[in-house]
Amino acid sequence: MKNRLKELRGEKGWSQQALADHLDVSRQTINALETGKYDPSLPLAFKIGRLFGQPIETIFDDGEGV
Amino acid sequence: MKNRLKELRGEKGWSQQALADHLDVSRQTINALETGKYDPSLPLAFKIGRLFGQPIETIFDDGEGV
DNA sequence: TCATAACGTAAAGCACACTTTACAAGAAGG
DNA sequence: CCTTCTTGTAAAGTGTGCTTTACGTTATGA
Repeated sequence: MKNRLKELRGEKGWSQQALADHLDVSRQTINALETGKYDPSLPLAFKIGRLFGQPIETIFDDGEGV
Repeated sequence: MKNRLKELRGEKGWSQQALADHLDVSRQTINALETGKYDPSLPLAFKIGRLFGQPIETIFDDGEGV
């Protein structure tokens, strides 16, 4: 699943650690999400959507775009 | 995390097994989601949103409604 | 040159997401 | 009564999501 985390983080001028702090997760989790190692849990996806003020669907893309 | 799965399934007149078939998961997974045993993965949440034609946020509610 | 910040990555460990098989019980109809 | 459908639940097994600790690299600046 692709995502725009790195891009959105860049717009805020935040480091991975800063974003991790805002989301209450570890820096390694942010890095793993940005580098596509795995997808976030649904609760974490909700937090991310709220933090950036966007629907989950505009941040994450699972490719089934028919 | 609360969800409206049972309600939406009811509108379609589907059994848990029928919904499971539409989503390519086991009936037990549907039952676990409806009875709140755990939350779906993000990819499954995307599938559910597409199946019912709604954003993930209108089907699932993680309570941080501030 | 030395220190610090930022990023990528790895390993070990715990909890969760999902599977298959299986059993019990209520509803509905023959 | 008997069967069938539907739902709830359990146990064991596999893979994922996230953690902590830790190391190597690159860039920056005093």
